[in-house]
Amino acid sequence: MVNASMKDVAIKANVSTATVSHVINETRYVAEETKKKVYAAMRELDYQPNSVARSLRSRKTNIIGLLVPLVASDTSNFFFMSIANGIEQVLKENGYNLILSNSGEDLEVEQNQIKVFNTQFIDGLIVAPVDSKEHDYRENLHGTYPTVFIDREPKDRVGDTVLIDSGAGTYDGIRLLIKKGHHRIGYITGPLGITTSDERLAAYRRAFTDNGLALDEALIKEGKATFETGEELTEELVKEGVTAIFVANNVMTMGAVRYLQDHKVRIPDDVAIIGFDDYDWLRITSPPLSVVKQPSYELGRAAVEFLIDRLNGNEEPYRLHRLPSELVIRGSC
Amino acid sequence: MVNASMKDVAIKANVSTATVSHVINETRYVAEETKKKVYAAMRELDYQPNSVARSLRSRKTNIIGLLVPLVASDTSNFFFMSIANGIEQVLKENGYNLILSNSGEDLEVEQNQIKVFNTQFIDGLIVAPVDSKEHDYRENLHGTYPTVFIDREPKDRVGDTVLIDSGAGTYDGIRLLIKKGHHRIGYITGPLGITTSDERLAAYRRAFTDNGLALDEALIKEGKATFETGEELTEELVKEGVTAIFVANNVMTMGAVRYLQDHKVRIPDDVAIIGFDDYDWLRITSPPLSVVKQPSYELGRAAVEFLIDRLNGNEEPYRLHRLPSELVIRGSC
DNA sequence: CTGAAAGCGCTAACAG
DNA sequence: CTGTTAGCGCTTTCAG
Repeated sequence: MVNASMKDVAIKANVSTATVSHVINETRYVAEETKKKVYAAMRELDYQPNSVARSLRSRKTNIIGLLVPLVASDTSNFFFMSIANGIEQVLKENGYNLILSNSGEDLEVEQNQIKVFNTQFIDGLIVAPVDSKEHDYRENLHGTYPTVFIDREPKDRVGDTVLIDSGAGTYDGIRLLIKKGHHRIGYITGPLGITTSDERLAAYRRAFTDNGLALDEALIKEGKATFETGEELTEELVKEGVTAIFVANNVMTMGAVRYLQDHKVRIPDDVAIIGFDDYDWLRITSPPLSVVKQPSYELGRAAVEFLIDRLNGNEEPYRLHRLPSELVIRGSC
Repeated sequence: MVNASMKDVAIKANVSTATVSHVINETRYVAEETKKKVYAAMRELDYQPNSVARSLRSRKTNIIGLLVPLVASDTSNFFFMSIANGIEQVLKENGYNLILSNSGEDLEVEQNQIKVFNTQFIDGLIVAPVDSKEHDYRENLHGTYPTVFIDREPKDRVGDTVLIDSGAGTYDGIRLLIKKGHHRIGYITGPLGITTSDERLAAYRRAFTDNGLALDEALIKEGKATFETGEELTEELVKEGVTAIFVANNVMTMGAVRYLQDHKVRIPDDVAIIGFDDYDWLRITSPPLSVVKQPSYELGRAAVEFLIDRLNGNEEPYRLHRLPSELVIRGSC
C-alpha cells in the first residue's frame, strides 16, 4: 500500500487539511472532538507525514551536514569518528539528522561537497576543514546556512569555530618531563604550517623558556604524519641522545613506540615518551602510554551547541571557543 | 540575496521552466542556442537547484540511512565507524548521501529511528541491528525502501544481509593453536545468543572435534563484553591452567592482555593469545597481538552494492552474503 | 473553532 | 524543438 497523504486523512476525518496539519503540529487550537477524529483517521491509514514536502514548504530540512577529513588510518580517523559520534547524539536530542561526508583531506572534494550542500539541502554545516591555511571558505559558503568550524581554524572566519587547546596539554607534558629531570627532550611533529601543529610546537618552546632551559633546535623533528616517519624520526632522536620524546601526533606516536620497542630501548628508563590522543588501546601497550588527550566527543557536542544557537537566530559576531586538553599520565614517563 | 528559483532562470533566459529543467537534467533535446541562454542565466543568478523540491516531485531523495549500534567504547565503535566510512565512500561515488544514526545498541532507539526514516526521508537503509534474535523487523520496515542488514542477522529476512564469516577466522586461529601443541585453550566470549558470538563458538568447538581433541566445557567463559570482564575471565582461565586463550571479542581482548601483563604471565611463552578485530594499535602492544581480522570497510562497500542493486530495481529474493575473515598472525601466539 | 486556497520549486505529460 | 500546466504533500494566511 502506498503511503497515505494528509489529504486522505482529512477526507477520512471529515475535516480540512489545515486542521490535520494543526493537529499534527499543535500549532493552533483544535477541539478535542476533532482531534480525536483526526488521530483515528491517521492511525487507520497508518499516516506518516512526508518530511520532504514539509521541508519544501517550511524551508527547513532539519538536516545538518558534517564534513570530516578522514584518511586511510585507524588512528587519525578515530578522532573525527568520535567527534561525529558526539555530534550525532546532540543533534538527535534536538530533532536534527546528520549527513556525514568525508573530504579525505582533499580540498577539491571538500569544496565539491560544500557545493552539494549548498543545494538547499542542509540547515547547517559543521566542517573540520582540510589542512590548509590558504583556502578562502567565503568562496563557497554564502551564509545561506550557519557553519561551524572544528579542530582547525580557517583563514577567514565565516562561522563560529571550536578548537582544542592542544598547546596546554603539550605544555603540561613538557613541563612534567623537565620536572623529572629531562633536558634533552626530542619533539616529533607532523607537517608544520597548520594550526594544530604550530600551536603544539609553540607550547613546547614556551615550556623550555619558561623553565629557563635552552632548547636544541636539532631535537625538533618534522615529517609526514605516518607510522614509518614516526619510527625514522625517533631513530634520529635516539641517536641525538635524547632522554625523552614528545610526539605531537597520534599516528607518529605509534611509530615512535614501535621503534623503541624494536631496539630494546626501555620505556621510560632509557627514554620517556608522551604521545598524542588517547585510546582504549593505550592501556595495553607496555608500559601503558602517557598522552595528551583531546576531548573529541565534547568538541562534537560544543560544535552542535554553537550551531543550534545560530539556528535559533543568534546573530552575534562569530566566536572562537577552545576546549582544554588534558595530560593523561600512565607509565611511559 | 535569496536563492534564485528555476522560474527566475526561465524568465531571464526567455524560455519556459520546462526547458530549464530539461537543460539541467539533460532529459530531452534542447537546441544549443537555447542551452547557452539557459546556462548564462543560471550563472548570472548563481542558480542552485533546490533538491528538496526535486525530491518531492521525483519521490527520490538520494539519501541513504545508516543505523549503527555504537556504545561508549573506542574499541567496539571503531568497527562500525570503519564500516560507515566504507559506506559513505561508495555512496558518494554513486551520487548518494549518507544520514548517520546511532541506536546505541538500544532496540527502542533503533525502532524509533526507523520510524523517523519511514517518514519518506530515505531511499534506502543499511542497518546493523541491535543484538537480539527476537525482534521482528517486519513491524516497522514496510518495504517502502530497500533495507540491507549488516554484521548481524535479523530474525526475519526483510532485506539482503551482509555478514562476516567470523567463524572461519576463529577456526583458523584455534587450529593454529592446536598445531602449536596447545590442548587447553581457553575461550572468552561476549554474551551468547547473538549470531556473531554463536558462530565463533561453534567454530571453536568444530576445530576441536575436527582435530580429534576433547573439549573442556569449563574453559568456555561467557560474560559481558567489557574490559573488566575480559580481565576476570582471563584470571579464571589462567587458574584453570590454560596454555592459550582465544578471545572472541575486541574489548575483552584488551582486558585479557592487560590481565596477563599485570600478572607477569609471559605472552606467548606462558600463555598464547589470539584476539578479535584488527587495529593499528595492536602493532605496539608487546608482543604485537595476533587477531582475527574482520573486513569492516569491505563490509560497508558490499552493503552499498547490494542496496544500489535494489534501488536499480532488482527484485530477486533476498540474499545472504558472507565476507571472509582473516587470521593475522603476529607475536602473541 | 475551522476551512479554502495559495504556493514552496520542481518534473513530466501533453500539446503543439 | 519548446511551452503550458498539473500536481508532489505540506504549511499558513485569510476569512469566516
